[in-house]
Amino acid sequence: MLTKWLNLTVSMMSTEEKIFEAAFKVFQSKGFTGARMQEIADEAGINKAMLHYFFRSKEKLFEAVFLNAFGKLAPQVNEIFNSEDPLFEKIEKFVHSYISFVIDYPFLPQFIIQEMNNNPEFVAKFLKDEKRPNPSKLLKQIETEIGLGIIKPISPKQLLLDIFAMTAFPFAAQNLVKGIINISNDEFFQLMEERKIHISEQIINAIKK
Amino acid sequence: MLTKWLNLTVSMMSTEEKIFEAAFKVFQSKGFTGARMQEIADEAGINKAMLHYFFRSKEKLFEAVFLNAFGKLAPQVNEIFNSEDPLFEKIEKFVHSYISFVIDYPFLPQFIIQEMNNNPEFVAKFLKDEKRPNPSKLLKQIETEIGLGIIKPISPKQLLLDIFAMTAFPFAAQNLVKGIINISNDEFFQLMEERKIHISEQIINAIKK
DNA sequence: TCAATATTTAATCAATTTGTTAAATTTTTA
DNA sequence: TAAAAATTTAACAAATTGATTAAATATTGA
Repeated sequence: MLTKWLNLTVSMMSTEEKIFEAAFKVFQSKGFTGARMQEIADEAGINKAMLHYFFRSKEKLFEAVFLNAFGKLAPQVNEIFNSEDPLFEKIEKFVHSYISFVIDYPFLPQFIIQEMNNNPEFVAKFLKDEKRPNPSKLLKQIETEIGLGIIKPISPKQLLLDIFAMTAFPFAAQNLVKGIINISNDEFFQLMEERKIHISEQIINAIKK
Repeated sequence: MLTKWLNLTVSMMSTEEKIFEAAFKVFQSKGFTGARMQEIADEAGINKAMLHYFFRSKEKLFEAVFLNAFGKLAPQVNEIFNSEDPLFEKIEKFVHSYISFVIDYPFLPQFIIQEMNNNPEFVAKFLKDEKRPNPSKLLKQIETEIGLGIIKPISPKQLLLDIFAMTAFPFAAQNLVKGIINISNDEFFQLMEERKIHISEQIINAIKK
């Protein structure tokens, strides 16, 4: 987004950009059904009619925001998953890159998961997209490395789930986590920083021979 | 709930029970803002006015459903966390019990996490409840077992997060998971069955000395 | 410049949705 | 049994909310 590049202030953004960023913010915290067009307009500091002028409808605006959000994550996941690196290195790179990214967009995981569950018709739409996360190469690699005796026999899908779960869950369940283990926002992000190393260690310890 | 005890059919449930179960169902799949009072009434097979007759408002109805949902999970988590079992046994019991339970209520984790994020004011309300998940004893136990040389040095909070993440994430992100690793609903539940053993193995392998 | 085009606003519409009410029906109980 | 209480219904009120419109203002290009 242009504003990220040039660090522009709100006043220099185009109205369309202001709407988009406001919508991103509101949709993330309220979800599609919870979000209000008026709140997005207020957040953007413009008249509500502008939302429809630029994006036609709430659905269209949401779609733009959601696909953009998902499009931020998927490519870098794929780049790592489809590289020629050995498995352990891929795990380290994925965890590090995912957590670094999501620390900047802390509500993105929950947003994606939530809308994925509430609007299942949406799922189909971009699972066809070639940018979608595609773990098939990684799954084969896991089998190969088992065959080579590098790692213990293990279900590749379970391992993939482990990796996603360990990295994404704390962000997705952010408020629950903070409440249950009783930590502040700062402590949470400190914990997530540490987690970049922790997760790789845990998983590699568990599967290495 | 009475219907669980006696396995009664819908027609034998009291109206209040019918409403409650219908609300549980609709709130889970649509979330608070997405749920419609009319849809709950239809699902329960009663007149919409009954919802207000028994529960006054959508908020009250939701609160009843949400606290009940959370109340299903928390006590058994606490029972395991606060027992006198050694750590490895606790991990095995927790994972097994949590997954078994959640297989019967597959949308409960996503529901709780979602409403926790969307209605933060709700969080406070039952984090005071003595029934809330309280991991303090478990956290101390982890430190103790590290001191005794049973497990490797590790951050207790990270380990706790690992356990929650590995068990809860696949359910919370159900539709995303199914889409990305490309499996059917049946295959998903098969995978979750296998996961009861897999998770304990992974975690224990990672931390045992 | 000035006409054409794009942007913006305020007011309002139309549909949806939560909530109410008064009357009818059923159930309870004295 | 019959009065009292609880339950249920249909109709409607009130509020919310996504969307439209027509007019005003600003911008652009010939």
